[in-house]
Amino acid sequence: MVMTAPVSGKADPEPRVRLLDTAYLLFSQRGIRAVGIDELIKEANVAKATFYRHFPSKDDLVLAFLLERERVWTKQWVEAGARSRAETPQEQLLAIFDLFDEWFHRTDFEGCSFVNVLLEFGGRSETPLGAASATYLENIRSVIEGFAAEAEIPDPSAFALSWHILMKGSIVQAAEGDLKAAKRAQVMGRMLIEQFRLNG
Amino acid sequence: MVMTAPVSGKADPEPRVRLLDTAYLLFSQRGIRAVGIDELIKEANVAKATFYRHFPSKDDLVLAFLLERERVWTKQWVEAGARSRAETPQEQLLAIFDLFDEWFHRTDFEGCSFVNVLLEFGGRSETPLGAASATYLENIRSVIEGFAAEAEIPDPSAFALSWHILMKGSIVQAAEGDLKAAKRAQVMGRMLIEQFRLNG
DNA sequence: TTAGTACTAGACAGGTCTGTCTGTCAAGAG
DNA sequence: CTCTTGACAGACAGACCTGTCTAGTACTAA
Repeated sequence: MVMTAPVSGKADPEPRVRLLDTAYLLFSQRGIRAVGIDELIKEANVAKATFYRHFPSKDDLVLAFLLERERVWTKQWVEAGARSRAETPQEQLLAIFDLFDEWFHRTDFEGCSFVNVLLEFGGRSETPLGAASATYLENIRSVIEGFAAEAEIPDPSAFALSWHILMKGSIVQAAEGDLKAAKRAQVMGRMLIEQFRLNG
Repeated sequence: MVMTAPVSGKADPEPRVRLLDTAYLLFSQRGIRAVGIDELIKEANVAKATFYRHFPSKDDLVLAFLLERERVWTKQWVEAGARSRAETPQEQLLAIFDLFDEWFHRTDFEGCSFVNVLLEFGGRSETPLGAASATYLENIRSVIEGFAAEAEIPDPSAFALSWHILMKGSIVQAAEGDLKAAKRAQVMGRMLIEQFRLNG
């Protein structure tokens, strides 16, 4: 699984990399507020002063984590993964839910960090972290919109908004324990594609 | 709007009621961890000792809040609201997204407290609060399943699981600012009903 | 050798959180 | 009138959090 931020194969990378890798693991699994600086630097084997040399505050580390999450999750895992799993853009869209299906069955399934952070910090993007999360969610929609445009689905922007409802809904439901949530969303995704093609 | 926990019309109700009302407002709007005991008792005009007389711990107040949320939101607002808005069970199902549409347009839209608490406390129901939230989400599905059974939709249980994906997905998307999320989900809901009727 | 740099270890300050405790007050019961 | 009950106000303990600071260590380069 490519989702656990490899970044470097060296035995003992730079402190900044160790911090970011540790942040990725802890934040994505347990949320932001639940992970303190002390635990983080201990896990990363980094002194506190070193941490604050590389990141002015905890929030800056969270922002770096979200950026990394986009690189690893959105781009590498979802976008590239879907592209490599199917031939046509339409099949690639549907392959997202094949990826999700495997993801939901993992014991370390951690949910969508962007949704988690957004909801952890006030719902509507009031804080910098909420705003950043909302932006990264928008970027996910852009990826979907790209697939939809390639598939020549009418109104790719509106399509992506509906499609994203299926993605996030299935992720939240998987967090409740519904292991078939991806398959259910995939069925609805097929219907959505068909409906857009007919009524476009 | 019936969603803001009236409970009593008296000018100065009992401390326990004031606490629960205040908890409802603060917890649903800002989450659990973001609201401290001190703020809560100050807002409710209740002494700290009085608070701990009525609730052994903060978690117990949160559990009471979740129970109240089910009474006010799930049963009064969603279930009774949908039932009163349409004649047939199928139309009542779709009316849920009419309710959501109005809800999403409110300036004090607060999202689904059960999802919020579930994600705030570790995703999978490890903690008591996460477990309780998951249970209340299950109860929402039971309500949907009831509507579906009345509408004679085949396999109401599976139907409710898919339908719930649409509900939660649209709520999360509304938290990002998509005011049309309910309408999008409603369209998909129509397709889902049709598909279940055909393939049942 | 000496200076500079980046790291480690950990004490510390200042704040916040939950939960406990002391003491006061008001109202009703006997 | 006294005693009990429940609520009030708020200090306090102990834990935890973020962020600063001191002190010592290893490495590199002039």
